[in-house]
Amino acid sequence: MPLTIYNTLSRTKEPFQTLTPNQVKMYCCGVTVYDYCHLGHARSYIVWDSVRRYLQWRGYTVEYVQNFTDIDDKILKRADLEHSSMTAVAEKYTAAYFEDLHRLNVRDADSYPLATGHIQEIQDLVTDLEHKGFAYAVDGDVYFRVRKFAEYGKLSQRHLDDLQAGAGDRVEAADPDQIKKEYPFDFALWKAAKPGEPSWESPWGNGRPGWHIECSAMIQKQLGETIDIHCGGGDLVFPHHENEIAQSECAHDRPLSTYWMHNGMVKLSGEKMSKSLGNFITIRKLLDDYRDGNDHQIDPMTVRLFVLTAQYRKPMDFSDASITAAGQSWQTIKDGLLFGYEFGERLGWADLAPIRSGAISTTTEEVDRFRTAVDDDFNFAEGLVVVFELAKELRKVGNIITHDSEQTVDPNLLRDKWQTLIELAGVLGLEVNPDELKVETTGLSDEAIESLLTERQIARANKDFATSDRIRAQLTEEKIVVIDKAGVPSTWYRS
RNA sequence: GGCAGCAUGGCCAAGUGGUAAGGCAGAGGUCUGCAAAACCUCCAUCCCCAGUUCAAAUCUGGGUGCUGCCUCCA
Repeated sequence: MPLTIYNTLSRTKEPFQTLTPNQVKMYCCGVTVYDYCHLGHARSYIVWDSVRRYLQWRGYTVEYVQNFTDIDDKILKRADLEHSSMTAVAEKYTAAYFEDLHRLNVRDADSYPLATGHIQEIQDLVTDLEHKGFAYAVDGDVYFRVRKFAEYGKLSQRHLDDLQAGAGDRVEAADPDQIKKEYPFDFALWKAAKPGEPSWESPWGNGRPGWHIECSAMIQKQLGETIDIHCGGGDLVFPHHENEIAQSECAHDRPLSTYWMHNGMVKLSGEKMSKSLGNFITIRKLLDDYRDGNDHQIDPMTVRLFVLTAQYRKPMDFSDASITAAGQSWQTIKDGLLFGYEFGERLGWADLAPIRSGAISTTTEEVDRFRTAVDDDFNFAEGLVVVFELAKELRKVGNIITHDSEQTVDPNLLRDKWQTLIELAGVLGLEVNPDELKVETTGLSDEAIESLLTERQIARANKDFATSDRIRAQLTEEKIVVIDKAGVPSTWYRS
């Protein structure tokens, strides 16, 4: 079974075929840098990062490009608010983007083009469209002539007639630019400069690019006239992606992208999380300040897991309960991932370094199941089943070793399973730092602990359980786990 | 109002015609002074109605509810 991808264009899953064998050109719509990223952004970029990782794992060479929109009304507004400049605001939030997304283990794109870095390409494209009759200039603005493109609406499956009917009163709203247009749904390719705003010289006078045109220009420059996958949030289908198609396909007379992929929205209390609604949780707030149902901080990997348990196209709800559950699930996977680092030596493994793909001998069954699952339109949730199975198996053995020191599974098999787990989780960007095993030193020395345990042992012998329980509680407070065993002295370890 | 999509146990969620994966949480048991671990057992007929079929959560039709887009938006 080949890899299949749900294509928004056809609204069906299609077998994945690249333009050039084994090579994928992928473009993802990035953020407008005027504020911190929230969970919705996190979902989007975690999903596309995982798609990219998976394609690479499947043997494709992926060229992944993601833009930053660094010229826009909202940035200007923000600059005003922060008594700053457009450039400074854009740079500040671009830096914040990288900080936040790196924490979530989202890998960098191969390039991050900026709108302001492609003014010439944008103007060339607009000029081209103008020559071909798809664009017209009015008072320094340039608009795209939507009715000239017969396929307009093919991505979002809506027709201009419907739009017109649906828009109703809104279109007649007092937008001064509206009256300049030949047709209400024509959209701006280039906007005449307003006083005090950044602008560039152009054939139509001083001005700046419209929003949609930058992506068309940057894709052409960075990846070519036709790419394999264009992805982004589902809220971009209309009008943004629809307009990109119109611009690029009218200019080049060939498809902009073979596949269009869109991720579902993150909801909060049943409503889309968005800046305009004000109901968003930023990534940094979630990671730094939020406490889950168990009063724990949110591990960045928990966020990743949370996102990947949902089918990427479906809307998903963020709630205290769901992020708490994800945190507990992550603990299971984490235990599995740490297994080798913690017990490998005791099991006599020659080498603790994880072996990468190709070297796995006895566990191909798991790898096959994982691949079959994820090949179906990136069904990560289904793939996670295999990850959980492996993790739980290893955790179990780890617990047996910790508690009884008598485990009977073949160490080499365990090693293979562990490496399979590391590989498959890694495909999803779920990784653990072996340093996490280094316990923070508690206030108690080993000697102090032993002494308390002796005291407790005496109390237990005297059936003074109140005292023994108090000592257990005290040790638990210091993150010491005590295990009682029949006939032999109790053991302990730092959790 | 128009367009698109979704509806599975307490929560998340898989399943795309053959008799309900997995995770989290929970219950009972063995063991245990307590705790931990291990092991065993239990926990849904898939929004409603009608239809197609030997067989439907899965297909068709009609309802109901929810969401997104139609304005900046991942």
